[in-house]
Amino acid sequence: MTKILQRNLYREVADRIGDLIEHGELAPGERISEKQLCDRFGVSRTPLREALKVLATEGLIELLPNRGARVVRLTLKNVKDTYDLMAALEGLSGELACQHISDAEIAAIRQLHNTMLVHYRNRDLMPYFQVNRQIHESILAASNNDVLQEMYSNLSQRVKRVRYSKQMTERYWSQAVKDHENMMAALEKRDSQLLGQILRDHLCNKIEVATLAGVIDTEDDKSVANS
Amino acid sequence: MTKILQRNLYREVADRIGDLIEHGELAPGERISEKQLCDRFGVSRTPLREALKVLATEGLIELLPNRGARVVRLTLKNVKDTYDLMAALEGLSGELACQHISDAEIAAIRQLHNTMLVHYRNRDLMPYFQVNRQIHESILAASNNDVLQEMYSNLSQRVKRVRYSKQMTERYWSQAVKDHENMMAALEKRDSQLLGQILRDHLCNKIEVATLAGVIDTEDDKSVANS
DNA sequence: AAAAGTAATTATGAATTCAATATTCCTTTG
DNA sequence: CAAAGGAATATTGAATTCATAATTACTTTT
Repeated sequence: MTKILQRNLYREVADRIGDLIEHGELAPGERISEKQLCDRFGVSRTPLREALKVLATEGLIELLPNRGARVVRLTLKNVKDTYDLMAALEGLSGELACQHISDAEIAAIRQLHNTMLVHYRNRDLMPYFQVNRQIHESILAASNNDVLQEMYSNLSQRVKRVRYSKQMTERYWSQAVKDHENMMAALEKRDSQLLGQILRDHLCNKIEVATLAGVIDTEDDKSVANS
Repeated sequence: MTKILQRNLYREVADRIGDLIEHGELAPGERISEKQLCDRFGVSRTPLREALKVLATEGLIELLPNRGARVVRLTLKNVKDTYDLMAALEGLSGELACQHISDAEIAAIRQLHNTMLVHYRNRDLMPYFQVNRQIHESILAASNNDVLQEMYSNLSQRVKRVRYSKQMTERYWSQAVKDHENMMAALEKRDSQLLGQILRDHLCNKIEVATLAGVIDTEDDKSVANS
């Protein structure tokens, strides 16, 4: 375990704890022990506690007065709510992108799109998802709206640990690719309204929610055995 | 000045500092002195610094390594970006509200709407804005999406200190009222798509941005004399 | 033996202390 | 007199210490 010795310690610690949560080393509902994390990162309680406060406002953990912190348990509703929001933000990013994007940026996205199609034809799931993500990120960047990007990235962070890409059925996959064909067309026409609509309806998110339905606990607030 | 002696001290302090920023007692770009605020609130630096970290992640202040914190200077672009985002969120809140709202809730909003019309006919600007806000908040609540409400409230907080309602021209005002008529109709038909569209396009926000064009500084990052 | 109450331990909340960085003010030099 | 350098001061970053609340373990009682 590499000790931390960087400045802006609290932010570094927060990111590291975020990673632990994302990778499941800190389980949902698990009690977070300050002392344990202090030892692990080699920092004192002051920056660690600052990190906990920040993570709480970012929605990754929750603070229980006088009883420490624990990892937020994602409920199905919570994830659904978050994805609805992300879809709306993607829609906005599409609208704005059409208004700001340069020919060169469109060309770059077209490149990514073509690459993605190759991965689709080869049924290479992971590369497909990676390029897919790059496309959405490019559109988000082209929106030229910093606040939007910040919010999206926060929401994305919250649900990262339950994002699955495995159980993609052939039917959903082909539909997603069709969506992307329409997206490219709308983008190249710079049809703001249309691209916004497509992205809002893009079923990518809905697939994931459907997939998750079986995975996440429906309970809201039961406490759980800790480490 | 009432001293603070409550539990969850950092959150209380953060709220209080937020109030100071909102009311302009801490000016945009102004350097925030830890010691000064500690004395003012009667707390030690530990909870105060936790509060600063939280306010930074909430976007109200920015942290400069080894150089303390200062109040975020809102640029016109920043406010525009935020309002674009808020419009998208309002649109989503409308869509979702149509899917979840009860007859009783619709009736309550209709009540508010009628009250608002009275204030409009009497040209009572402040009461008009207050009821107007209540209507939008009711729709947001009816969306039944906690994450959405949290995000919206954060964005709202960020731009609160520059929200003006004064320079409302007759022409814009009548248009806003027409928008609200259409909103009520869409809501009572539970026409999700339509209400979403209306709310996204509702020019309320755009008016405010236009109004602000002259008020906010265009400079991005110049430092400013401190207290 | 089970439950309740109490002491001991542990963890959290907040203040203080120590260290490092930045700022201010004064001196010195061209 | 202006500019540069350096000491003194003030401010921030982080660790430690102190206080208080919660948890655990143990004892006592029924």
